Amino acid sequence: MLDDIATSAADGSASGETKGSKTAKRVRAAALKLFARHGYAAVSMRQIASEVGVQPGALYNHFPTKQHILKDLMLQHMRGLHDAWADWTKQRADTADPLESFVSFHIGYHLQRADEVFVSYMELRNLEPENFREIEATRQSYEAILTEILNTGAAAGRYEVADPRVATRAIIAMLTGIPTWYRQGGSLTRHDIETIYLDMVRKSVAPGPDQTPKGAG
Amino acid sequence: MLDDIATSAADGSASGETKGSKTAKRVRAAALKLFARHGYAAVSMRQIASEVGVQPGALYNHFPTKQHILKDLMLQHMRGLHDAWADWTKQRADTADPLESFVSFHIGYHLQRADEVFVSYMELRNLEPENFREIEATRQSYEAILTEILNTGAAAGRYEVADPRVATRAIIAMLTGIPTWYRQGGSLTRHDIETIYLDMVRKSVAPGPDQTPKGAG
Amino acid sequence: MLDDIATSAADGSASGETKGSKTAKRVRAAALKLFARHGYAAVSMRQIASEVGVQPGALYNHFPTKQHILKDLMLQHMRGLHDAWADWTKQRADTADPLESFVSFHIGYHLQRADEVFVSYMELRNLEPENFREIEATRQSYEAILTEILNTGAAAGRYEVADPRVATRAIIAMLTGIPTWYRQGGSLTRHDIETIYLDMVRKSVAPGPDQTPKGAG
Amino acid sequence: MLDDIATSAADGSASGETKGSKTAKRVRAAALKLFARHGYAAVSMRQIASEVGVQPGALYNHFPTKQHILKDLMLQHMRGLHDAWADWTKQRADTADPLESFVSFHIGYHLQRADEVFVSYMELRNLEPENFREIEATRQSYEAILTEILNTGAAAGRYEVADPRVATRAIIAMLTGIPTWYRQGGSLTRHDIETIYLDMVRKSVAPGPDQTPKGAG
DNA sequence: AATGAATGAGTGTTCATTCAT
DNA sequence: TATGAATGAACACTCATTCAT
Repeated sequence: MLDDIATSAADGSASGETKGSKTAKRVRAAALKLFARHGYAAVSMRQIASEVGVQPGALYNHFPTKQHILKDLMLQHMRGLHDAWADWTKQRADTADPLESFVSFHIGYHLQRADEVFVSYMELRNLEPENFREIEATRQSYEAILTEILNTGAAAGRYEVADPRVATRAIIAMLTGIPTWYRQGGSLTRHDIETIYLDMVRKSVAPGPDQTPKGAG
Repeated sequence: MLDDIATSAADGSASGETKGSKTAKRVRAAALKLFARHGYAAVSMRQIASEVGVQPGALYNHFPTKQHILKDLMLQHMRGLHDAWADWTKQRADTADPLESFVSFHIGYHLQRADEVFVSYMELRNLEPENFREIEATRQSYEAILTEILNTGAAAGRYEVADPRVATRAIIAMLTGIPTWYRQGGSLTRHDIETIYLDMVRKSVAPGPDQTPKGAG
Repeated sequence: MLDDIATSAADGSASGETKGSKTAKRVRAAALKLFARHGYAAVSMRQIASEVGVQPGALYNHFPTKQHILKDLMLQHMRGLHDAWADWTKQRADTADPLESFVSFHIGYHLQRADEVFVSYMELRNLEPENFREIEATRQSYEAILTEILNTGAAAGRYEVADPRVATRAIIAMLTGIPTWYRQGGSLTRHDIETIYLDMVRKSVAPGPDQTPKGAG
Repeated sequence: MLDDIATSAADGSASGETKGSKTAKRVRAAALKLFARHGYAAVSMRQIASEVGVQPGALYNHFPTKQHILKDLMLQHMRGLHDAWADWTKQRADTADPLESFVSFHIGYHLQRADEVFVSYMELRNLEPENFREIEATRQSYEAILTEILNTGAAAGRYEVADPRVATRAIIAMLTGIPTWYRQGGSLTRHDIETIYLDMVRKSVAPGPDQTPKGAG
């Protein structure tokens, strides 16, 4: 269920759009790895160049500034996320519960992109204002998917949420935290993780049989 | 309920302090603010000094290195958290539900320390190994409080959690994310936030009426 | 006799050099001059850069640290000394007295390299331990040449020295002190210097006809 | 013969003149040791203060600047040298050979003051011009003693030196080099050293049986 | 005399970036 | 495209020195 989420965008060597030279790809890969481990501000162009196996000046044949590399990584991640969600919904249009579907998708996609996720959430403050606005817009439009699911479901009585936007943030925060501690090869498989979180999310927005008992509250 | 959490230790601008160096405190305050906004690596000692209104060299009368400032901030935050929890439980020993108590405390404490929380979660990777170990130990001992609550409650049939340590992480992530988006003066009061999250957390670990489902649950 | 000692390696401003970085050589020249005048510790990279006519950062394209510049200078000096001695002995294999030959060579070579000599003897303590060991080894192997000459000559009855290693140090100290006070254009020519010192050294290790009269001492 | 050279000036605790406070003496001792090991420019006031066991600011109660400490050390050394020479000649007015007497004295005095000697010869270039002139004058007046001995002895036919001032420098350099390599507890006693160097010096200025040679000498 | 805190300048080194080759 | 060398600004940190206490 998880494993059929596309990996294509990551290395980019397969798809039709070349997305820049071979070196540009290796720069992206090196920067992603280094930004994720040490943070954007703590990584120098020299380190990236060294990881790529090239002199610092060569990087500027592919990205005009360090900031462009960061923006490029985050934009590609957000676009990949949107595209993957579009694919996912296309392939399983009629799945029973849309919340379950979203959570499955989100966990699956994010567990395979720990570095991208980490960078995208940690380095927002290092984006220059204009870049921030652009990335933030795509991030919000992704979160809006979940908000819409919650809204629709709540209207239908399937879920009970006091504030769908707050609930969205709570759920996203919960799910996005996974890659910060989950390590492959531990006692829990990705499927275990998915099951546990799916259960918690589902219950967290479930119509309360006892809690906040509506009428008698 | 939220507002009675102590603020004294944080800014320390109060009266009873020894006499001499208020500067150290102002350095801590400036660094906290700047680290939270721009990140440890992106903040220079010059910026901190300038914010304090002092020459850069003067910082070194109070902290031997930049790294020491970071460690000091994080250690003080974690200790404050533990101490505040100890106070909290002392004052309300017999509260009905310990999970509810913990969540109330956590939200209340963290909403008043957005910067400390942000720095403590974002800058872990910028701690030198030995400092990291020290901070991480206190962080884990804090999370263990929640794990223990879940464990005990699950044994008593009050909660239903597949894996208390995973549930701990999920809940902590959810709650800790609040200060990243919550802004005072918005449409939601702190009390609203507390109510919403309390409800979601409670339900997320509630014995499942539907999940693991039906008759055989 | 003195003037035929090669000067080629020292300034290297000659023609046959590869092409690109003449800068490294100019850095060496500037550092040598400044270290000799003010001492390694008292000279800043900024001063060197300024003397070269370049920004401080540019120095690091040629030498990874200030310490490397010092080591490079000293190593090059010691190697040049060894090589020049090898050349010298090749060209005058059958000279009557080897002590005389050594002293002539030593004075001649050192008078042309006052700065190198000064730095090499003054800055030993500013070498990091590993560099010190390396330089010290070459220095000792140079002094061993003189010790061997004294040993052989003493065995043949040509000289009389109580302890050849102590005599070596005495002679080297005497000769090496010359560039600290000798200034070209004064009343003494290099040839005068050579004659005077040659005489003193020769006598200092001469078989004593009257002094320490052996049996009657 | 060596050991009766006065040690009084070094610690200064015995003699009538107090030469400043107890702390001032400890500052001098600390600075001497550190300057000798690492060089004036490489030693900070903080290091000296730390060695003394005091805060940096306290040093300025005893010496107005770092440069004053250096000058003080060198001046005291040179004065001690002159005074000790005066004592020495007073006590042994009629000794047979004045050159032998001078060499004995010089070796004996310098072997007991390795640090002072080292600093006095190495740090001349770190003296500010006026201080340099002052120290240099006393140094030259000390060397003049030897020059005078050589002059007188040459006139009497006891020695044969081409240029007494050059010979002075050669001899002083030879002797002054001793403390750079001599270590107590090695295979050679101070008496051995004295004997060896005395012999070499004596011969180096002896009327030449071979040099300036033969009949026409 | 000594401290603790500060200054203002300076340290060696690294930074993102540029550019002739 | 890539290199090697350079720039100009900045980095964390240290310096000698001052001064109120």
